[in-house]
Amino acid sequence: MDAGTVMDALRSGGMRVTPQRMAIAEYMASTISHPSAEEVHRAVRKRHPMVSLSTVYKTLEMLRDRGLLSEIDMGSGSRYDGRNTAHINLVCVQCGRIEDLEGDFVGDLYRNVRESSEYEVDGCFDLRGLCGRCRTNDV
Amino acid sequence: MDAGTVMDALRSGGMRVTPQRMAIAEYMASTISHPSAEEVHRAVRKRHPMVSLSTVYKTLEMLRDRGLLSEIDMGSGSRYDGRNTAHINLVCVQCGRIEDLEGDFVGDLYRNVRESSEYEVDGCFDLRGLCGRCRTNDV
DNA sequence: ATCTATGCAAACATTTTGCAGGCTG
DNA sequence: CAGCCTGCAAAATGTTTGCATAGAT
Repeated sequence: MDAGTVMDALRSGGMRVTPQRMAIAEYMASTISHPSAEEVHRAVRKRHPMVSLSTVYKTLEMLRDRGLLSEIDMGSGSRYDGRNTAHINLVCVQCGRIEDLEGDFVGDLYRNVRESSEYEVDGCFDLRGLCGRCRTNDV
Repeated sequence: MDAGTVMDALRSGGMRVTPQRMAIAEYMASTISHPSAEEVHRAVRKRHPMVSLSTVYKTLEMLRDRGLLSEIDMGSGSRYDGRNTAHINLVCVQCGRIEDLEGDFVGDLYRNVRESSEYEVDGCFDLRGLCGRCRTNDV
């Protein structure tokens, strides 16, 4: 995800480009983590104190609806993913960590899903389980 | 998902078998839909009026933690899936419908994920998109 | 100048929690 | 008959909404 590209996409979609939106897009482009709305808010506020949580929610929703990022629904609360390449999100049900998984098979996966259903799929696959760390420390 | 099997699993795990738990397990075994906690509560109450929503939540969580069902996180609220075979949940972001997708490739998918990550994955894949109906009526 | 986007606070929906009492094993 | 499970109500959480104002085009 590139912040400039996002802004261009907004402009050409008739949306307004505001400092708040730029700040949020820049942050989402800069991180490889999968932050919650609250985390986005905290991070963005460091440089731009005048951004409200409400605006963070509205902006993230807007970016998601335009396909510029995807939303990962956790047990409670969502996490946001600025990546736009096909991948799988491995969600640890214990510690909440989210890890990206790529591989040749992921592209095939999307193809298979499109061929065998009526759905127009986008975003990324979510799969829950136990991460390596929790698996070791725990069981 | 078979209610008897679930009860056996509980017993052998040191959990108590109560009428409430049986009712919930029976309902989850009987439906092919992906109900919310509220829907489970409503359905179970028809035959067993003495089941509280709180208990439904606690029981569904417990069954999920023991791998007897899986939880699908939607934008707001979760949905529960009594199936325990490998499959993909196609979630329509517009109408909320959830459709199961099976196919030869799904088994390979789990294998690929296990081989290329440290995660111990269970449950099912979630993938969001637009279902055929919403795609037609809408765009 | 227009009209969208913002920020605040209150509303909202869903889920979780604390506790007294009931029931399973 | 010990202690887990239940039901109730209240709290907590995360998200959305309404509205007046600021600000982008």
